[in-house]
Amino acid sequence: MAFTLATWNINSVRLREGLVCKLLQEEAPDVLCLQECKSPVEKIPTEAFRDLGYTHMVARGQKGYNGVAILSKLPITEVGAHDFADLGHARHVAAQLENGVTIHNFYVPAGGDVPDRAVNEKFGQKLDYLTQMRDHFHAESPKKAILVGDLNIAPREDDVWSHKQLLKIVSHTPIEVEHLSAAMDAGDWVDVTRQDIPEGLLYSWWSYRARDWDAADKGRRLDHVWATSDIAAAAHSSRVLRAARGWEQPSDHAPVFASFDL
DNA sequence: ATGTCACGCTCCGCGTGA
Repeated sequence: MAFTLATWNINSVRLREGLVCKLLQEEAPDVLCLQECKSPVEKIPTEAFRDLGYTHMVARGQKGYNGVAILSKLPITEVGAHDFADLGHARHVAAQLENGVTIHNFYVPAGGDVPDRAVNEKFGQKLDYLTQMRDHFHAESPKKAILVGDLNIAPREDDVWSHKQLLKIVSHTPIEVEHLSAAMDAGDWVDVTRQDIPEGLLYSWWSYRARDWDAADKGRRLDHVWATSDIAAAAHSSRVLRAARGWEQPSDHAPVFASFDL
């Protein structure tokens, strides 16, 4: 069975219902994982998505912040949600396809501005969240699984516009990269995007604050697609839909795609 | 380094989070 999957931090699914529909119509992934829905589950505009063939959804939501949803043309069943670091936030949901593949959709905490847990509680929460992800995957040993989402970390030097200038900026500090790598190793996860696109600068997020995000191109690769090593070789055709960052009233993130032949 | 967004709440701006 072959399928295509996309992950997109939408920064309000209600405000950008039209952009979600545009993506579904023009790109037609079988599965779309959304983060930062900023909506209770019952207020997600599912009808428009259903009309486009996305008749299945699993989601976790809360008012105003966070929130994750998996929209699918293929039948899915929910297989749980975790509240790592006990934040009381809707940052993860998991679904299973009929072929037995599990899809984890994550929105890892951003971590605040100061990369020091002694003075910034949010940074500590981000590190703790990643540590609990690591411990969970160490205990679970996931198989036939895909993990996507806004992980709020750009791990590689070529995942940011300036490695040197971002070393002390939250999202690219060595301690965050270490924590992310530990979670990755614990679940035997493979970075599918970088398996497909091993070389060169690659971003999925550009700040709203830039005068001209496209010209400045000061991006970061915060959005990821991983797969467990047993299915990673089935992945192909990874890409970032950079054009979506230029759509009208856009999200500050662009969708990231991968396809699997299983 | 603090430029832009989106949210909820209480009002029609402000604080918070990113």
